[in-house]
Amino acid sequence: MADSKNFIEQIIDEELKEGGRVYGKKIHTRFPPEPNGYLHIGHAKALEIDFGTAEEYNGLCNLRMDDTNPTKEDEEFVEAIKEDIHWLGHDWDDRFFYASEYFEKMYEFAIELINKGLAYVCELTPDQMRDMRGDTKTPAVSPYRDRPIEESLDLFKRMRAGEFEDGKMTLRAKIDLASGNFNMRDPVIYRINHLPHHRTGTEWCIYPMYDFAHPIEDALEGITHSLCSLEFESHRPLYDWVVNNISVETKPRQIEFARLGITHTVLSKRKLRAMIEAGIVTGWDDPRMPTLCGLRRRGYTPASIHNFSARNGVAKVNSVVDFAFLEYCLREDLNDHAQRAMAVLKPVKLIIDNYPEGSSEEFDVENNPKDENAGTRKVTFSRELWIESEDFMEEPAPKYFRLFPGNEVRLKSAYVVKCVSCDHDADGNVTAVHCTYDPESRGGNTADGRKIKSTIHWVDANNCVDGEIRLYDRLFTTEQPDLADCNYLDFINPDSLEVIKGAKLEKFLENTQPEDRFQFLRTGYFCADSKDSSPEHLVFNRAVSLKDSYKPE
RNA sequence: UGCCGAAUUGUGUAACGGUAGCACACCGGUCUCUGACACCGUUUGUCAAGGUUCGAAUCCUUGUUCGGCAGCCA
Repeated sequence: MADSKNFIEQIIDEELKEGGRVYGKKIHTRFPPEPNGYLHIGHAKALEIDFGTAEEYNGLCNLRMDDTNPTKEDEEFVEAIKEDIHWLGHDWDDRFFYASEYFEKMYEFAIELINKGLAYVCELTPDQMRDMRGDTKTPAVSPYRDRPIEESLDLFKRMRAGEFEDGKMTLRAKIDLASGNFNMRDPVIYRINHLPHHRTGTEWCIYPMYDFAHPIEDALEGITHSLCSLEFESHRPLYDWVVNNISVETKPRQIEFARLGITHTVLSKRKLRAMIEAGIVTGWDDPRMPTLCGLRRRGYTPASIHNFSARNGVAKVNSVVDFAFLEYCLREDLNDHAQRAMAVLKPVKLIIDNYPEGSSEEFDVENNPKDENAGTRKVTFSRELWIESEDFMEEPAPKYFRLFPGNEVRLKSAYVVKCVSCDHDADGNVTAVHCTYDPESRGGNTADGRKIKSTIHWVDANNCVDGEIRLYDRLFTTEQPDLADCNYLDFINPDSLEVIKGAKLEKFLENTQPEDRFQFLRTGYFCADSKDSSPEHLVFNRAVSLKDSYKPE
């Protein structure tokens, strides 16, 4: 009851019972990305299901590049994909494969099918084939269907030998031209493509189609459960047809699950690429991107993504999960583990009128109240500090209980101060806030026990470092920019990035390393940018803000 | 309209013939040296109509709605 099984696990449980299909066997899955783009948060769900299910049953999961189409794939994505998966904490030991490793075997299986009278070489052009596909009431047609086996054999060998140009002919499975399932209307299983492949070079000029290749890849690797997304559901009969008609020892089972959608973003590679090309984002790893490398650069942790994926559940209805849930999972993880620091994003000077000029002192500040072992650090304090401009209002709004003339607040871990006045420039902007401090409140507690409603963060103006802060917002202004009847580019959020140059940071942050994560008190969780941050020029990305229940007016 | 699949609160899911539960979001409150975290609470749901049954989200029938397939993509 604690954690109920999803429908895939229920199926596996059944099959594992005595007499079941995989009784006594080790559960074996695979994650088969096509190396033509970067992994995104949607893949994290597939990773969770493929690797996670294997782990749960103490089984194995292979990583396999599904590289059967040389026009789309490239080696450049392979390493990035491996890195992202490792980053998430999954591993495949020595079971890393390319579908292209099986090209020779696939070819032999194709010959087997021809010999069994279950495949034939068809000379229809792509246009002709489409025209002869038929419709819901009319069966498809191929004039080459009853070609003698010997002839198909000869032609198929010559296809491989490179005698024919692209598109000239195909190898088709002989199944059912009248099937209501169009995937079964004698699907093409080999096409000619005179293009070098990123792995096999010019060795081949014919390439197997997914529907033929995938079940073979699974069968050859001893995969017991081939878990894939819903759009392959109507391909399952073909998957089964292939494994049942070729000579393989194990017959894997395909089970489909719903893809993950997420609000306020798009996940199609095409659309993500278009946003890069349009300059809306800076690249695949732009911190606003839903790619794994983008989320990583933004400050997301593997644990947060893992929890998100695991808690979304597995079903057969396509779902769109609220982005807020992903954010929740990040806060949850970082709240427990992130080092705290004080950083003033939009500074205004606070001058303590009754604090001795030129003097200074140190306070101990907790590194993480959620972690007893995190210890404390020293923070210096002097007459002039930086505070958040939002933490002062000359004329306070209702229910505002931070700094305003006459009000007391606590400076985190330091003193209680009382606001007395503020300075303005010629335009009326506040240039400095004046206050007095209560010397008896050293450390933050009042001597007379009076309650201080608000505690604000601060930075010593005489001992701090400057930094650049990048604040991010949703990429799209609407929950589902992906909906069919609209153009997603119309909903780009023009304010998805705000750059703050002159933030004032606690001194120790100057030693920050790329990808270090912090909670900046009261403003959110931040991550040192992996590309742009250096000790000379600190750059922090806000991964997610803290929740804020203060609502003006 | 051929074939396949799916419908449980705003969102995502659980309940497998026996009290419709959980998480996020929302709203309200308690607590607080982070208006965070934590804790407590309110509101909101079984697509529809029939049927079987002592009892139906669950089984049956019909209907409705939504998604997928009809690339020499995966």
